[in-house]
Amino acid sequence: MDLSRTQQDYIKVIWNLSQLEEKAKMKVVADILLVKPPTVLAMFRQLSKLGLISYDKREGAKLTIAGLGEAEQLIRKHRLIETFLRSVLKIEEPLLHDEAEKLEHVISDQLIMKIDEYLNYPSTDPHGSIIPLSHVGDIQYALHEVEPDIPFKILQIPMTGKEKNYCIDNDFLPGSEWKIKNVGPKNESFLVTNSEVYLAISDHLAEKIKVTIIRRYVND
Amino acid sequence: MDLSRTQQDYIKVIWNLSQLEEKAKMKVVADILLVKPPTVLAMFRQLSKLGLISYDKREGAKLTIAGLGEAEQLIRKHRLIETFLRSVLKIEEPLLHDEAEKLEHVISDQLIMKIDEYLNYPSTDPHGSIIPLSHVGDIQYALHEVEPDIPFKILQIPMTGKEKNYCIDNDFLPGSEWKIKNVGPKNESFLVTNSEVYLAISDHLAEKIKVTIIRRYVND
DNA sequence: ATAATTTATTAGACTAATCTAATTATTGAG
DNA sequence: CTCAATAATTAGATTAGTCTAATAAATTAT
Repeated sequence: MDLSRTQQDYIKVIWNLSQLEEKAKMKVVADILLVKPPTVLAMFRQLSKLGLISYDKREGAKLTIAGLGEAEQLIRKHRLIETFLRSVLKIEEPLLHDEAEKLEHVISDQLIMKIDEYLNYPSTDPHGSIIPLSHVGDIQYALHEVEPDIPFKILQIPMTGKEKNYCIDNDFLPGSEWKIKNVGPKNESFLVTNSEVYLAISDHLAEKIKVTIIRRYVND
Repeated sequence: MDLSRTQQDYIKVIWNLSQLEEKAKMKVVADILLVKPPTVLAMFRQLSKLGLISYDKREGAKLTIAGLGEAEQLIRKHRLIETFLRSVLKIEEPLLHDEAEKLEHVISDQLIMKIDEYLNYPSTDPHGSIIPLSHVGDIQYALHEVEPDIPFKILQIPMTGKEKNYCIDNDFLPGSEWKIKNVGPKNESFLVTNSEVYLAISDHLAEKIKVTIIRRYVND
């Protein structure tokens, strides 16, 4: 998804608040981004329409799985950039954070890959925070090709037809993680689970679902 | 001066065309920036108001001395960034140019100084083009403190009062380069020249004009 | 439980950068 | 020189992100 700089800023603030276990209420977000509440409301609605957050007056804004994916890519960029600026140029706070904040919006996936490579794929940033993994460039499989019990992350589902609601209702969506528990006779169906629910996926649908095998951190 | 990203883009295009000895006509600029002529016209007017360009239908847009100063700072950033990305990350064209193009708009003067330092103050970029010097952080003098025959660059003139037109008419403006030719009796006036014209500046005014001594390239 | 305070929402407006469609100027080819 | 082609300009509209002022809803303190 291609988000504007502003949209990215809101996604990041909501993510940051969620890390602090704080609700992303309008006033809070408005104060952080130095804008007024009506502005935040407009953006919350925009992001809801894009399926990146859900918003409720009481609960504040919450990232959906898709929104979380976007946030993680931004955080990944931010932390890699900080790591890079620190290790090469010895930049210190607060400049370090401020520059990363601006750079993360303009540095391409391609350049981030080079930086990641240069740094030898660090797992933490200068503050010790974990750098989320990228799924850009990961090997993609169709769901039916994955072995049972191997955890995978959904990258893409053809969201057409009657299966759509079934998928949405069960959070079987891009960004979410599942594994195959059982393969039906003649490979005609796949029983998958996210450790909360079990779903049966037809071979027909399974062939169209793009998935990536989850690389996990060593200490997982 | 704090220019928007878009304003910076226009300034750079006009600068680039001037390097190619081409007139920055509206259609040309529109084609380069992938916008329509009315958009360019609007921006030309805006930049004229800011004193960064002069625009004439026949001649196209031309950078003023102030505009040239802005352009040079942008070019400086661009070329330092390219040098840095090339030397550290071994980035190649066309990625090199594209990333520099985006980064130059967001990287602060402070970070650019660090990059310059890291690279040991290079004078050319990976394509062999000269990297313009910065005047950020240069030692500032008041005009009356400068020794005769030492070339200096004007950084700031208090543009109030009746001297204003005198300065403008004679291109005695921020960004332009001059030297003191003669000091009047009792230091009450200074005869300055830019090798085109001679101007007399009162001690009164001279005290308020901020100036920096020009560091020149070694091969100057 | 009610009033006071705080937060959320609506309605309407602004700015920067862009567009299209129509008009006016300039250039250049015969 | 005149007309056709090209370029510049005007007028008016659009979009994203923001604002203020007014109103409605929710929370908190008494």
